[in-house]
Amino acid sequence: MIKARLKERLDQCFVEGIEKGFWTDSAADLYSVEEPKQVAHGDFSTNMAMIVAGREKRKPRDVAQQLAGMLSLHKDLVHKVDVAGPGFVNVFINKDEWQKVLYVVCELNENYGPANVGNGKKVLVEFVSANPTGPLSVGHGRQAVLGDAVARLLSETGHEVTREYYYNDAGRQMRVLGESTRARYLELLGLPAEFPEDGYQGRYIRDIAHELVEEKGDTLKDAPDEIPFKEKAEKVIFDDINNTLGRLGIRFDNYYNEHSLYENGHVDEVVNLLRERGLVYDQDGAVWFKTTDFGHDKDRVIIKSSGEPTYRLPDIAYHREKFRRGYDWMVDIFGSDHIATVPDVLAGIKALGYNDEKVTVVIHQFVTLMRDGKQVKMSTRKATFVTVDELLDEVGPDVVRFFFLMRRADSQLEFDLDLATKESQENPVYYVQYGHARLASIAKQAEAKGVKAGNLDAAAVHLLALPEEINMLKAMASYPDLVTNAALALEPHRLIFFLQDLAGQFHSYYNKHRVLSDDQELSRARLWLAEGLRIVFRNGLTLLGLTAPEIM
RNA sequence: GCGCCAGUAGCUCAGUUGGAUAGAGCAACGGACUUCUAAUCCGUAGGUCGGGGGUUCGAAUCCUCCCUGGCGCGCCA
Repeated sequence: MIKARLKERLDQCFVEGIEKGFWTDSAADLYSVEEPKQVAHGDFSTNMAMIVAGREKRKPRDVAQQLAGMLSLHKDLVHKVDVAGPGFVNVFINKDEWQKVLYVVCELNENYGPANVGNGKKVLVEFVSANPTGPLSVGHGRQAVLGDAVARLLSETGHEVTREYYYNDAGRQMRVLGESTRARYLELLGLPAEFPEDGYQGRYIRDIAHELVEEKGDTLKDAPDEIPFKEKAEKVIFDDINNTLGRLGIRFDNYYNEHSLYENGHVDEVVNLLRERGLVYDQDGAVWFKTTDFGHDKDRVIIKSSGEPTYRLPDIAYHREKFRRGYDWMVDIFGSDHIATVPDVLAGIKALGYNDEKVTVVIHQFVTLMRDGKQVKMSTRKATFVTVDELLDEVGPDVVRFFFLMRRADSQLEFDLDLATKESQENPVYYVQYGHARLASIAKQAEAKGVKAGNLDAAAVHLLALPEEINMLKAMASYPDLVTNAALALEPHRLIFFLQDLAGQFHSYYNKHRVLSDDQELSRARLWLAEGLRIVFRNGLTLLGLTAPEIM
């Protein structure tokens, strides 16, 4: 908020400079306000002088002097202005501006957070979208948590968010699932069974078969097809997936069945529309989509010669429906193994006359699981995968969520089970949560001692003048912008890093200075600071779906 | 062979979209509990930002060419 205010003043100075004939408007909108890494460089700095100088062939430091002269007159906000380096103008903000941040935080309390940049924009966030062929594995876990955090961030910034899970219970995968279950069922009955070559070998299939035996006895042994087995397996597995998601605190608003796109004729419509536009042709008995018209290296089959569509066609139809359902922004969270589908879907959307810029695809890289210092190789078909449920059993939802959010989606995520399962101080999630718990504890301690914080007033706030205190206030001040930017960039990890940093500042402060002391006025002031910090920790943690414990 | 993503301290990773002397955690070493919670803190050490070239006032960040790893490149999803 202070940064925005400074930017306004800077804009004023820029205009003033034009009026005074210092420079022209050639640098308009090109300069920026930054937060320097070094304290000596002030609270903020601007590169305006260098931009102006570059465009008008002048000496940057001369321009900087002119700017500094004007900016330093804004004494209500600015304490000091320096010209430094190649032409930076460094700005030191009045200390009490930082102190006043505490009013805002404490007053807004749970509402202290990002701006309403969404303005009611309707956003569809699609994620997980795993077909019900098995329990959620670690890879799905990352996607589930990432998608949920993105949805939470968007929601918090004033977007109207729908969380959607897209699935297909009619394809070949599901047939194999049914056949795998049937084979296990027959085995349990002691009957000859042929397990499909590419069947699902996980233990859960046996468990489902076992349930079937208990419920139906041997009445299904002569079933004409795998359908009753498929249906049972699908139901059990979907329940299991939803249970896992529930444990992670994730709820979907909508489950979208691919099959409905056929029933409603949307798939056929898409083919017809593309055909009308001459973007589809028949060859070798198959129907092809002319993706080369969109710059791709080759055309793609959308209906096989068998008459069955490939996955691309319903995917395109599905995204068309997203547009037709009136969403302003569609966010897809995909694993990197689905990257090939993205250009095809976008081409399809464009071909149908929709603006593909309204679709943002977040591709997350894979999770590498480390156990006993070695990488665990995983495969859904074979029994060699670690489920999200197993992780949750071992470390609980907070650690799972935190670990999955610690990294940029772009980078591969190493999930160290040895570390995550260790309930020790090495776990960064405890570090942050402990900060909150300590703050809560201070409040309780104050109450027990009869120390009253009283009203938050100027007298109290001015006592918060230590560099550590000002720095924490600065961090608190930057929280709303940070969350806003994290939301718009779809990057929850920024908030994780913010919280870790703030926790570091606070723990350090805690060890050096006492909140509650013999000095009543100072205690009062610091109690308010503690309250502000607690609010920011709590808001940040809950925004990411993490708990903010009072006691640890 | 082609496309996407990555390569930053011993390890795992940030780096505000081009800013000033590149940061954190873990691991290592040495310290701090009669005090609001030691799940904490303080100190030390650690770097050719994969490599070469280019763009400009200025590059970890942008363009280009190589190297390495991951994921794809199907009438599988």
